[in-house]
Amino acid sequence: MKHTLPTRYDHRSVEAQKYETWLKHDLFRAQNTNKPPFCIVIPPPNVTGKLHLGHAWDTALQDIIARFKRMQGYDMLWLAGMDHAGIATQAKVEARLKEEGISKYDLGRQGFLDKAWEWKHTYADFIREQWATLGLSLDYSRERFTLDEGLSEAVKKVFVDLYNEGLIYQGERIINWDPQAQTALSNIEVIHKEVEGGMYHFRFKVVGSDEVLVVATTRPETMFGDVCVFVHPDDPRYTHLHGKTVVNPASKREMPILCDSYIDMSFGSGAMKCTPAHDPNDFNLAQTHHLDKVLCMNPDGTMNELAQKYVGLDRFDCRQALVAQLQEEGLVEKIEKHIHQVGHSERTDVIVEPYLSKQWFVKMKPMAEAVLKKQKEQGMNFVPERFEKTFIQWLENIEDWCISRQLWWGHRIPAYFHKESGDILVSLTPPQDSENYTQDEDVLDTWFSSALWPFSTLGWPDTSSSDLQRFFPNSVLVTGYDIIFFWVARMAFMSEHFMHELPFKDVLIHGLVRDAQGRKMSKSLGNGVDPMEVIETYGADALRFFLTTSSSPGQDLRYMEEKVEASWNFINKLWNASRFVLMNCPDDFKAEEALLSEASELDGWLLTKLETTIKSVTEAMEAYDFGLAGSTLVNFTWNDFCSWSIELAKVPLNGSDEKVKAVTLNTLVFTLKAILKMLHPFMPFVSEEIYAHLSDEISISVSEYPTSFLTSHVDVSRVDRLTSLISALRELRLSQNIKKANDLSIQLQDDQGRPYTLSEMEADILVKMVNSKEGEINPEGALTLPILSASVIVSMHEHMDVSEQVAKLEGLKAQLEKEMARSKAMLSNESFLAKAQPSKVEAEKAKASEYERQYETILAQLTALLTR
RNA sequence: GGACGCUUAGCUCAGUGGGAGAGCAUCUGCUUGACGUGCAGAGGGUCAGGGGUUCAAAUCCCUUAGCGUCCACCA
Repeated sequence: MKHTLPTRYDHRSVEAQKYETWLKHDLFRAQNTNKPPFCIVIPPPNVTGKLHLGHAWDTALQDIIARFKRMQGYDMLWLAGMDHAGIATQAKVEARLKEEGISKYDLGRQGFLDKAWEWKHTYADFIREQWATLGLSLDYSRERFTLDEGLSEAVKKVFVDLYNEGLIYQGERIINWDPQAQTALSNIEVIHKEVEGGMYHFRFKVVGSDEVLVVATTRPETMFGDVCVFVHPDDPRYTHLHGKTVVNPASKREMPILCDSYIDMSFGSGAMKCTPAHDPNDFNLAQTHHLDKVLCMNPDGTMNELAQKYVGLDRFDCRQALVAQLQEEGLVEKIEKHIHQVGHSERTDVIVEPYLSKQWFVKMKPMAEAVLKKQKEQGMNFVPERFEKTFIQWLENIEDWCISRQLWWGHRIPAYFHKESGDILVSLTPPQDSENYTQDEDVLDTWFSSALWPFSTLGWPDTSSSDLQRFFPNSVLVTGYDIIFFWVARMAFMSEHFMHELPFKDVLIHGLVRDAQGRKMSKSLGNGVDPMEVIETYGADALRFFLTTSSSPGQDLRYMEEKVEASWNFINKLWNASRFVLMNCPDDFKAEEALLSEASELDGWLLTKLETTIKSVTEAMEAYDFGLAGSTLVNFTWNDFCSWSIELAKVPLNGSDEKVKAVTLNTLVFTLKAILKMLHPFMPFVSEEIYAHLSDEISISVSEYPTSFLTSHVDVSRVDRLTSLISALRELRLSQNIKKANDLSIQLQDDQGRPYTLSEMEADILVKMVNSKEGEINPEGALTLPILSASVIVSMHEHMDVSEQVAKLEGLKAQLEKEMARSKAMLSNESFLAKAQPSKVEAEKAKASEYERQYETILAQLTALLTR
């Protein structure tokens, strides 16, 4: 199997064609075999555009889990899918139409939907291409779309069932209205931003007296919708005004002064104007006091006829004009700067108008309570744990969910109104006498269908679906903390309600990708990074490795190109190590596990480290701690495997003993294969490429994940001593400026001061790596240095710079003194000896004696040098 | 107003009860037959401040400060 790789890792050629091959061999399809099931459903990306770095991160994490579990022997289902993304997609399609000078009304509902589907197909293809470029092991045979036929049936059934159970209702309420998109929004689609506005204090003349009542507001234009002024019943300032009326300075209409203990006497003037149709609190007051609720705006955010001469004017233009008018009329007491939180639409970013409107709602309290109860009993395991709190607190304070949207792109609400009686019929199918009914024009919030994703994608409402039985609850959900409310919580209550189980065993939460300065990536800042461009430069493997190993769970991640480059460098290192191993494999070489039993000390040393690495990597992978798994793998590969074992192995590999050669090579190949397998979930392409040279298996992705293999303890102390010796001699050469050409003569003593002799192999290694060998010591210039559980005596000839060496030893001495002091303090502490774990005490004693030994050596050497 | 996170080497971040770590950057030496995208070394930190618990605290608790995020209807 003699192969040579190109000297430089070329991600482009390595990553080409592999994905197609994987798909051709159908490696990613869950098979429903007797293997244990493991299931992840992808958080469906919106069909609005290209995937960004956040998607790359989220999906790379899932792919790591999927590939890991597949290799561990699970029947892995990673279900592909996409979201129709109601408002977002409709806005994009509308914007494109606008460029062509077409309005959606020109096309009509069906014509517009045709355009939207065209859009969907284009972007779905685009997304699939990007998934392929990222190397994601998705099961496309089960790919779903939130608006496909099956999922639409699920949505309808959920709506009808919840309606019949009284958990969905239609109501006239203050909702968040987006005047640009002209649709209602749910509470969490409103982004509160700090805005500097004004607190306007207006004079309301009291009728029948020359008194004025000062009332403050932040939204003067809503005065056209005012119906009264409220004061606190116990407010002594206003007792004499009870029952009187005031003149609304905007509309000039008379309104009563009413009392309610809701009013905060200490806020502002203690008098509050009431606009029931434009403020939720005012609406509640109006309910209890049976007041009219009048809208003073149109759905597009312009003023209606109630605003009199301002009719048709935009709400904010009206505000400005009205304030100017009232200033002229002397009705403005004062205007203060006021910083407050103002709601903006998540999608259009316009200021949301609290607006009285008839909408559909989901009654949340009972469903949320059921989830909270279940979460307490047998909850989903949040990783990191703290996000469970976020989840719980939101559910504990939940309000009813406004689910109707005044859009066309989405699931149309299955409610039919009788044309004459107005009776409502909610049904899976249109009524028989459909000519007498009109269907509700609105569609459902896009999150309504996403909320069903963990079971609707598996075949629900067909409860006999084998996928549903096998893969629900899903094993793990991977998503960002930003959509815990939007999505995780909603999936939880829908699953609990319809499946009687919470949807996931584990919920892995990650952070957000930020730019190198720590800012959120956004279109307006123009600091977004296109994952496809990164892949072009560094390859998908390097990007994936960077994304998945550069942060700890739940923390945000800064995108830093240097780090992607570092990942690339690591892959190049792996590539070249593999190249070395392959170059040494003879044509007929076949790795044999049996040879491991004949492993040399050098082999045993590496295999012991490999064993430990397999254990800790597996543990980290199972805990979803990919940063730890990654750094463990880099350490082992770069330091233990490349820097030590390969360098050490060059001696036996260049030797004449064919048997030793074969065993050494076997160890290297065995280790390399294990490394590749452990790296495969992170870097599927390059691991596949290299593995193909080492194995006849169809793909590394269907190979077995490495497990514990050492059957007996291996004594690694000689190799540890050897590496310590090599390091000490390297350092000596550098600090003493001794060229490699000048050989060094050494002698060794063990930690008892007895002579210690190197084996033939060790001696050869020492010559090759540091040009040193055991031999006569020049008593005039001998230097004794401590190494790990031994000492080396070096014959120094004329090369030694005494003052340099003294300084070096003084430094070492100081360090050891510090450690010895610490150690001594601990060991002479009765409490420590009595209370600390016995193993800690033993470890400390061992350290103390090694320190002491090294200290003695240094002290003796220093004395010798100084008296020379 | 609540809740959460962060503060560790010049930069970006790990670590989380018993010897301060990595990558990048810096400095020194090296064309060693896998790799100069590399190799071998080195320097660099009162682990934000204060208090407490403990035999022992960068690590646990309290507190202060700074930065950040989320939630929240005060006109």
